[in-house]
Amino acid sequence: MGREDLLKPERRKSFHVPLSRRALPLDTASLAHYLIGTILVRELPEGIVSGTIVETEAYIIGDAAGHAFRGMTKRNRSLFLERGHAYVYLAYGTSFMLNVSSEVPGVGAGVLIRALEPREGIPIMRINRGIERLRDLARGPGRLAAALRIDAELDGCDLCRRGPLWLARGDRKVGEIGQSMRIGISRDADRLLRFYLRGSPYVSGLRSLNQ
DNA sequence: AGTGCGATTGACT
DNA sequence: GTCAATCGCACTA
Repeated sequence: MGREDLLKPERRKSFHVPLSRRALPLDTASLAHYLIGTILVRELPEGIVSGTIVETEAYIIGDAAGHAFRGMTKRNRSLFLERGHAYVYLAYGTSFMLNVSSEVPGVGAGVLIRALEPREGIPIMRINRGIERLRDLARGPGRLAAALRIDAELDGCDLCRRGPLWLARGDRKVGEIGQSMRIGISRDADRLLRFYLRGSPYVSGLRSLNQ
């Protein structure tokens, strides 16, 4: 390790600590709350891209709005993996969405990652997104997937181990976490299963849902 | 085989 | 504020 690395710990790959699977709450809604303030790390050939998770949604067991509601299919099988695995799917034929599987093996449920506060690799994110504005780089589930170049190839990967995509412990105090209805769904829409960092400009959704 | 509909986004009136 | 893009899946026949 060079002197540069010692002086700038944030540039070291080893700076971030993967989340321990044992530490992940076993309940989907609890996991959605827990993930606020943790760090999503993407390893690309050009370098590390990462962001602090500021918004999530829980799709709990038996949820009529969840993709696992009608049982396992080719697309949603990753939702049934042990908690801490990636479920990536294409929404509207245009945007990839990243979920974290959330229950015991064989039970389908997950947490949708909806927004990040950009952290490392911001120039790479700007190229991936084709825009400049920092606030919009990863504000929205499809946008964050594009910023981190997340696609179906990452479906099923273990997010509790270093690799192409993984989750790391947050290193700052997490602010107040708000709760609201989930965005963009019709069934079971009234349940308060969306979690967000109150006051963060990097959170998506209507202003009325962010108070 | 055909139809309808999304856990969205970006462009446009 | 409206709306099209574009694809996988559920559902019907």
